[in-house]
Amino acid sequence: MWIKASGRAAMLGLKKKILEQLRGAVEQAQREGALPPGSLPDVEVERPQNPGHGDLATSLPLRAARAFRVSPMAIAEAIASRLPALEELEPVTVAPPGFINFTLRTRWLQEQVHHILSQGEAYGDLELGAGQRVLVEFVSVNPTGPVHVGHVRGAVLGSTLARVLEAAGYRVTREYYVNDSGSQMEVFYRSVWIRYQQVLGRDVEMPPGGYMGTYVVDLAREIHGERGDHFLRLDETEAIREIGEVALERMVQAIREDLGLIGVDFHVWFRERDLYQDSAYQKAMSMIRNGGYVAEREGARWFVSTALGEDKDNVLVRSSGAPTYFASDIAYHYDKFLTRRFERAINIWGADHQGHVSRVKAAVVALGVDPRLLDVIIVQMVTLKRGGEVVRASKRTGELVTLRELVEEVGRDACRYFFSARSADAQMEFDLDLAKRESQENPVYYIQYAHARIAGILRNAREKGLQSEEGDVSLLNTGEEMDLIRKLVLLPELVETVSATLEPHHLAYYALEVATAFHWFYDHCRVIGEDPADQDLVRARLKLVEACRIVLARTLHLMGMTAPQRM
RNA sequence: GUCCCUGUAGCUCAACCGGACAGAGCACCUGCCUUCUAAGCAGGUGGCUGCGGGUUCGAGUCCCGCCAGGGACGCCA
Repeated sequence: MWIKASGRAAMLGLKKKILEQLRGAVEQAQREGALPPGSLPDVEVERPQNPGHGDLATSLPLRAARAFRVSPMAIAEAIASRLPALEELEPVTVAPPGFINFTLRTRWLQEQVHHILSQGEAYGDLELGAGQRVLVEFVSVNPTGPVHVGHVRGAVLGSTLARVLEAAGYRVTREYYVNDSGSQMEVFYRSVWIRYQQVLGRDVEMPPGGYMGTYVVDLAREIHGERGDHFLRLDETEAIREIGEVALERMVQAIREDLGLIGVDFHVWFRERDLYQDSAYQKAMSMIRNGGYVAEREGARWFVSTALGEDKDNVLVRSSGAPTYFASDIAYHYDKFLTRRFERAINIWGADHQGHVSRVKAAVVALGVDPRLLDVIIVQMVTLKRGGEVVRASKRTGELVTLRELVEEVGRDACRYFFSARSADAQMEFDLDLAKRESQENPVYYIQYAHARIAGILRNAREKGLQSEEGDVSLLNTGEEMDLIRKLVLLPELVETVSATLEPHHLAYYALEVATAFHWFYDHCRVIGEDPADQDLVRARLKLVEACRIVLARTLHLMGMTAPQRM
């Protein structure tokens, strides 16, 4: 019955139930005069880091001591003695200086194996998001060059987050914002045009600040290979426009393919130009103008962000008449919230965009949207290392380590693992040698190896014609088995935590913990034994192993990694 | 100069809303393969959480001040 009440995630349901009972016990104690009247601090149930303190604990008595003017231990006793017994839990205990500890019953933990098996690949799914529509916008690299290592971090973070939010019950749209207009694109188009002419033997110079990367030369050669000298026959303005179009589409296509190499894909490739064609730009501008946030001065049009608490105003339209990218961004957010009516939006930006966060939020306010609906995650820089040496990227020449090169060198899974294992707001080092080394010092293989080992056991069982349907989970009672189950039941909470904090790096640590618990189990508990008398235990352990496989595979898939059948 | 992020074991990083002895991986030392994969397991060494104050029953976590590293402060994106 409690399983039904708690829905898909039994563990989460249990936590909620304990919270309610704690509140009830306090009220009862107050009615009975064991505790003084007064309101409670926030009641929380947390996971003690020391296993000796049980599976769950609350520090409520410590928090309430001041308000109640009663010693924490006395409060703990008063509450604990009034908590109704739960079939999921051992009797609660009180521990100094004032904790109440809860320990899961063996019987309940054993049943969780069935719970996981019944959920299958959906284990970990929640209804937290209640179908809310969320836009996750990430990568959005300017289509002036290929994706390089600096962008990969945001790509991995965004796609992992999107997967987790989906698991948590949100309706997620993954979107790439293509900056296909603006002055940088003009420079790019001109760069391609110059290279194209050079391919045809014309003596022309690259413009100052032009895109010097060799990929531009390659691009020009490709275009020449397909279109010949077609563009030379046009007048220059027209030539730049036309060849620019071709180059743009090719770059977008290349970016799409490169991101595909690490399992990153998008529902929508949103074109900046559409903001102007669909009049989102005009609507957004008139909206903030009507709000009194626009001023004309020094020949330009400004967004008066100081009126919204910003340090300074920002230009919307240059004196040349060209809108800034900031103006596009306002129109883009108008489109996100007011045209497409997303209920929530998450932007993932690089550290170099950090200064834009507050002004975009100000703009959102000016559009009449609650800024809390917009989360901006800033991912810090990546330092690339090779055997302790920093690999310097030269932006001048455009010679950066590209995503493609990275994947070719270290592989997709290692790449995703290392980028998703770090919290976004810490700068990180990516050691190519470590990521690529397929040895025991690489956590990627440690985790995948656990999955492959399980797959091996299940294969073995199948070959021997062993069935687990009749397995009796109550036979699972060694320390290794219980520790493993204790890890497995955490997945739904993990999905909850990640979607609440928007910090997917917890997944990597969890995967490592599950793998550790499994390897430990594997070394101590043989699943398929020789002794025919032990067939009951074999069937029970097959169930546990399959549950573990489900959890590992799900966690790996949430991280966008593969779960290999053999290694 | 102003704003943002970071500073935790030799290295790379965790630590959920402030909680119980600060945890992993790698590196280093010692053991374990006639049994489902040793890409594994067990044990050991390793810490003034950058420094100094403060708040709190309790601080790696919150506040103030320093120091150090990175980023941002354009009519660039």
